[in-house]
Amino acid sequence: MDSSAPPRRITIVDVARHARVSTTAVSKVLRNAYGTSPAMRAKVQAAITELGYRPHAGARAMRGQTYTIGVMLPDLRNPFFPDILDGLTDHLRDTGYQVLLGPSHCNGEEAEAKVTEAMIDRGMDGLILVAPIAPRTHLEQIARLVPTVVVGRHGHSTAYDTVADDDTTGAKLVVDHLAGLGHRHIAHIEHHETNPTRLAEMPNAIRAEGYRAAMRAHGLEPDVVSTSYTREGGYLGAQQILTRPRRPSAIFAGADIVAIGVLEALTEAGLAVPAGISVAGYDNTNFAALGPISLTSVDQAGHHIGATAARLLLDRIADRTRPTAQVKLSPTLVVRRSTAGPPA
Amino acid sequence: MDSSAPPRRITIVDVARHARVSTTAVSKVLRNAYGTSPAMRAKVQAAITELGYRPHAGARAMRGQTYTIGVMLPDLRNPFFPDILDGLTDHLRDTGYQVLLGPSHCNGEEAEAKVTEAMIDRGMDGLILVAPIAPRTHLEQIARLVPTVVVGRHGHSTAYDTVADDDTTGAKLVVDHLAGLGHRHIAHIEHHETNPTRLAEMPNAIRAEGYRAAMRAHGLEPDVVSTSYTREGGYLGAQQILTRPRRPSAIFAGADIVAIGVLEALTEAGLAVPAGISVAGYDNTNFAALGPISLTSVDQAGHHIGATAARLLLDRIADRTRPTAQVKLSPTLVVRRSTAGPPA
DNA sequence: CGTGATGTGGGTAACGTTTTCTAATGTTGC
DNA sequence: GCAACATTAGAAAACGTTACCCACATCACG
Repeated sequence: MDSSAPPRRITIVDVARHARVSTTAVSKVLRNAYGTSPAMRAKVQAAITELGYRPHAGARAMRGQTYTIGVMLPDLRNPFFPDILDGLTDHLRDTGYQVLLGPSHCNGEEAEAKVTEAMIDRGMDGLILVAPIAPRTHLEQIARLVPTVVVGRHGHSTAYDTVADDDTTGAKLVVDHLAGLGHRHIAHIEHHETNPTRLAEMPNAIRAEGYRAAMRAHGLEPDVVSTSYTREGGYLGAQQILTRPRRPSAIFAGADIVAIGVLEALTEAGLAVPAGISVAGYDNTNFAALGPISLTSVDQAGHHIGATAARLLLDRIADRTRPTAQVKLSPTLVVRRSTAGPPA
Repeated sequence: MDSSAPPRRITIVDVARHARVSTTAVSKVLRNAYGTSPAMRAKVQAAITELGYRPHAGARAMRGQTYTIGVMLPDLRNPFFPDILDGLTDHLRDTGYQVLLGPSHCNGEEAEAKVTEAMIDRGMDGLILVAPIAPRTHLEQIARLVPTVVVGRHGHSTAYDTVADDDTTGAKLVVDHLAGLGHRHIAHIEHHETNPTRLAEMPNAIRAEGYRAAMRAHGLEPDVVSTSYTREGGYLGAQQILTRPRRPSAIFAGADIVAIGVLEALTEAGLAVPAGISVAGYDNTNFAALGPISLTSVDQAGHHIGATAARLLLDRIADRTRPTAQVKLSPTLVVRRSTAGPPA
């Protein structure tokens, strides 16, 4: 019945014939290229809408641009990333660029490489890599092939632009807040890292270092537990902290998702928050604001980060020789009900 | 210094020359096509790895497949969707297909259409649409152009396969649980829907209908409040319920995110959960398990849904004339601390 | 009235694959 | 020993678009 063969796609040739111009002319109109009169533009535009023509991205990929931007996200479960994505898409809304996401899924370096390769193979015009774990040389290699912006990773490169939160300041904000409330023993849960490059460039490592520096500035002794930036990491980290001979009066989790795991472990252990122990997170993800949770957290302005990344990428696509930029954005502390003075 | 022009891409011609065969031969080896001797396969494979060749997806899109599957997700913030995605990618891991995500971002029908069009324009071999809101005719139109699986939406089509949770059963599970605890007056908060097609196909409408049926089966009178599947919807819905002359002893929220809003309103009203009133949700999103929330909820087995969708899509890509399948998966109830017997 | 400069439009060759189609080999069946 | 058939390999024509030319007007300037 309805098993009619799919209709042949409308091509630029159909449009050209319908508008009685050359395919070159249509192509020029499509790309706002030089050499078209207003009259011709109107004719072509009319033909395009009348026929419902849409350019074939595959064919475009062979000669020019695909008007596609690839975004690599490491972990869809971390609610911070949608904030970045919102900023990105808001900024790219009316630019004619389409955003496609590559899920790397915490499967490590290999999965990440596969996704970036897939994006390059598909002729994407630009790449935004969020918190990539690949070695720096690999990132520079990618950036030489296609305009690239790296988000959420520190370190200067001449090949790609970067946008990151000032994690040192962020960690200091939390420590200052807790110390100001009277806490003397503040533990920190970090994402375990041994690779030397990443130790210098990844946000988790910078946050841990910022925490240590801030603690020492207050004359306090750092107490770091290494797990991972996941809910399980928070759960296990908190359990480990609870076995300490002297229990900390506050826990600074390196990410909100970690804080969630911490809260679970504390509830299980029968500890009230903040009466028995204070908890702070990082990222100010949307569930931090939820009534029953009400987590004190560091806000990274994810939306702003995403918008900045989009802007830098468009600039780089326009001019690949422009010197690279390193944008660092200042975080702010959002105090909620999960932090209070230490128990008497 | 490092400003060397990006090296020309390795093409199938390079591989052919290096292996001293024709480009046709290389293409055949790449696609496991008929007409290649083992000796030739070996030669070509060697040349491919030696040169580090990767096929150009754009060029492939012009003649054959792109080995890309597009997934449309409506809302990255709903923690239910990553579960589906995991199931998908697990199933597609070693098939040679690459998954790319299109963010539709709750921007409604128009944004959704833009994303699906973009995926079709990029020559994707198959589409997985998660909880699409487009009218049914539009979905069928898409499915005629490219193999498509629709996830999380009921309704039978001859053009696309569907995978969905049995929402009728899910709602019944909740009502049975609450009635079993002794509740007689159970209110339900639904996502308001007037569009007739969606009333018949969208999960929210089916859940509400399932609730009504289950209530009647227990000899109880349904009590439905229509707002939306958002936190605000839950908050407002609960406020509305609290003004009832006879206050319900339990609230069944159509989604976990709604239950969060309900909990906020109840906390404000000074009602204890579950001592004063019971609350149940739907989706078993990861924050339902959080200690401070501990929400009784219906689990949809997202991973299984995703894997099933992937399987159906691969089957359909292999044979587009195969009759369509409608898979319905059974949900389970996860009882937590937000539900208990009614107050005495 | 020549001479450039400028604006406007089109012809054509790529781009990197896959898909016929054809030719040249064996290989079988009688 | 010869037709019929399988197997293997390659040549060449698409696929839809853009980049690079070139051709033709028109116009300003001396």
